[in-house]
Amino acid sequence: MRITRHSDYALRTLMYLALKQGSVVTINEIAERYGISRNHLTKVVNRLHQLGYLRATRGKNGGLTLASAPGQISVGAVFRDMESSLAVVECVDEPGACVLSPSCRLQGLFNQAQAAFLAQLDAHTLADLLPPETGRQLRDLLAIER
Amino acid sequence: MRITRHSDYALRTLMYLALKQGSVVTINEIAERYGISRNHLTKVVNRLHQLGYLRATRGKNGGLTLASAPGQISVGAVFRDMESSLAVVECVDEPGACVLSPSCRLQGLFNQAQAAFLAQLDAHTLADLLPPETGRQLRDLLAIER
DNA sequence: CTATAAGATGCATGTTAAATGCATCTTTAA
DNA sequence: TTAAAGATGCATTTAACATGCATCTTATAG
Repeated sequence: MRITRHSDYALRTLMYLALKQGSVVTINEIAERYGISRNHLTKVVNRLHQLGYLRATRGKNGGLTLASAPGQISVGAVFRDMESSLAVVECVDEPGACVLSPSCRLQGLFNQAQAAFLAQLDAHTLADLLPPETGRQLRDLLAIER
Repeated sequence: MRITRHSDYALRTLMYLALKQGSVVTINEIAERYGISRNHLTKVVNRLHQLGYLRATRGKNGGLTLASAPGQISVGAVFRDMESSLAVVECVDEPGACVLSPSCRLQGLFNQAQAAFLAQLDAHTLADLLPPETGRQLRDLLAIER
């Protein structure tokens, strides 16, 4: 039971931007601080841009900024947008994957469980992840001076 | 966001046994009816046996039976036992995977969401998945005569 | 007592999605 | 016009998962 790094990197990127609100941040900076692949992060950022979560400026002195206030960005929304497939089990997506499908209650149960998972994420915004004291600690960990 | 086939096969196997309570069922039969790999299923069955969910008899006329009543078998318990890793994100397992870990609230949120997921599964037993009418339909789909 | 049918087990291989790397293009400002 | 930034497409690697194969063990029928 694992989610992809897309969602993880996406949320961490948005957190980084939120921690540095007011400045423009480059992909290189984020990749370095987190110690992750620049290439992969580029794609995640790109997708976040297309989805409208952040603003990206090309060229010299370019970089990224949050497109909305942290309190307006739902963790659940980001997750749904970034996770490639939301199907917990194969049979939910692919008709014919299991003979039981037409009457299977297990599918329904998995869907219910997933809904409960998403409901928790939906109940929180970026801002909830970054209360003042936590924000200070995270800036220290990321060596962000303000 | 996907779970492994271990859990899926395990639950489907237990459902099959529950639908055929009173008879002994072979791995071959289950694999054929579901159209899945006999080898893989063998390993799943083996694990279910070790965990005490089913009884296995070797040799001629051998086979499998449920070890307890369907109402006693929790879907959540089977899931926890069969899923190889319960960590939703890498950073929950592996210390040092992310610099934020010491103060990260995202981890906590993912743990909460996972708990909500598991709570749904915990609230149901095999018996809930197989009420009488559903049982009849599933037996038809599996070509189980009684 | 032996043939056969069942589960058990370990090792090897295949498969697939995810992650990463590389090269190149586009945009923008100094 | 050059350098710094994001954008994009293709190739490659990786790792988890799934599957296959061979062999062993156990038990029962005859």
